[in-house]
Amino acid sequence: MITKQDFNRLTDYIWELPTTFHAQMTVPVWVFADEDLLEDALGDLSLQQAVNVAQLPGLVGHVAIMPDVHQGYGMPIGGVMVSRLPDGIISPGAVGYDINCGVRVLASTIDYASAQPWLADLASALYRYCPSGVGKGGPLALTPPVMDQVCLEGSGWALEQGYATEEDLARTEEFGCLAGADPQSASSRAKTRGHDQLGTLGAGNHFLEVDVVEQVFDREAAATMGLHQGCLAVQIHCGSRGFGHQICTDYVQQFQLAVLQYGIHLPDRELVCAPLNSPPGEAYLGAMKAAANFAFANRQLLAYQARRSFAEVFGSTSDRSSLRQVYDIAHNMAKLETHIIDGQPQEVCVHRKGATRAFGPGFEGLPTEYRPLGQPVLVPGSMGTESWILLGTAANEPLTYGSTCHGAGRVMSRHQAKRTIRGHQLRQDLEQEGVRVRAGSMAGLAEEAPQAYKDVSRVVETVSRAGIAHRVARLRPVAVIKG
DNA sequence: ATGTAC
Repeated sequence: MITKQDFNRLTDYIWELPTTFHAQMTVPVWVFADEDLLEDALGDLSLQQAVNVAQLPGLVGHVAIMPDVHQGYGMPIGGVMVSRLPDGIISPGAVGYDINCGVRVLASTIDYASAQPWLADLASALYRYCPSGVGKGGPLALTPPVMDQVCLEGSGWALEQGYATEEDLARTEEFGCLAGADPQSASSRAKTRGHDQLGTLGAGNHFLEVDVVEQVFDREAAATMGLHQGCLAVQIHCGSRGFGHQICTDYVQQFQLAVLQYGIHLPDRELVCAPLNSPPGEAYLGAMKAAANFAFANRQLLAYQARRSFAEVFGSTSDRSSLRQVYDIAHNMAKLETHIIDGQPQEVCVHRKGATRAFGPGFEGLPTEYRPLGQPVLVPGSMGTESWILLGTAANEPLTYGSTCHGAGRVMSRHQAKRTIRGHQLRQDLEQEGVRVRAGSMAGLAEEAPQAYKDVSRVVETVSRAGIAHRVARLRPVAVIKG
């Protein structure tokens, strides 16, 4: 049992659980929250899970917990864990089942007020062209060699096929392609599950949304990003579908043996892991990168379908059909990066699970127009509520190793939400508020009700005040497509 | 999140 009294309050927004809290902890846990959000975090097992994570071997720095934290498989969703190279660990459960799940935002110059009469048609077109639902396949069935090519090239494959522009790739994390992906390390079962899922949305909290840019907080940054107050934007939230899920399943099973082989003590079986420089560790890393590239290509295909839908509704010859990419950034990944550890730059493996990379100004992996601003951070709210566009800060490096929050964060389990919320009623309520809803499953809709989530504005206010992200704009949904 | 169990 963890209580508020167990923490050292480092600042108004940082609470430290020191290593003295538990005999096996090797690094402290820092929770980024105000008093209310800390209370929320103490309401489930998420901080106990953070204490478990802090006992894994080969960690450095501290485990950072974001204000949108909630419990997950082994490691809480909304956590950052840093392991040292070359012999620190990598853990599939600390990446998440949806490898490289992330968000892409596209912006238009279409004014919401004048577009209103066509929004119902737009929602229907998007629902038609972006297949959604559990196990749902899409328009493409990739042959094994093409599947491998997608795993190796990510968005680069989509560019070759005419589904992307150069600017899309420039405005995607890692240009939409991680080097070192190894399709051979992904099982044939994973490839079979994924081969027809490129360009599909999936289910759960995944969605495609049409938003209106409701308020701009940083005028200059918003202008550079193509975000205009009162205009439409598109937000895509999804990941690597059954492909990444199967890879996680496969390696969680394989690593049961690895922990015995390498003598790793585990506080929770769900945290199975392997040394980064071991054969199983390297195999997972290669398979994880393959799934990441698949996810980048998947969001690229969905962006292509969103553009097709806009062109169909607003006319392909008009400027009004153009959707320019703002950015694409993941929130479920392990990345090899250099960070300042104990005052020295050190190469490490940063696991971000339900946490977004948020590098500050000057980062060379950004397109030149974004370099003075910092890296865009895309934070979806819960269904029917606001979403946020943020920027990374220089100040977050010693606090969160270049990371920030990823969303609202659950306060109600899926089961609890399904029990207490009626999908049909929720749909009516949303339509009443002016949000057009296209969903395959009313039970699925209920699981994603706004009541099941924290208030994203409190989460964003916390990361902003803690200095780990900077506010650019707030978006409001006007149409939502779900599985 | 997920062919919501092989």
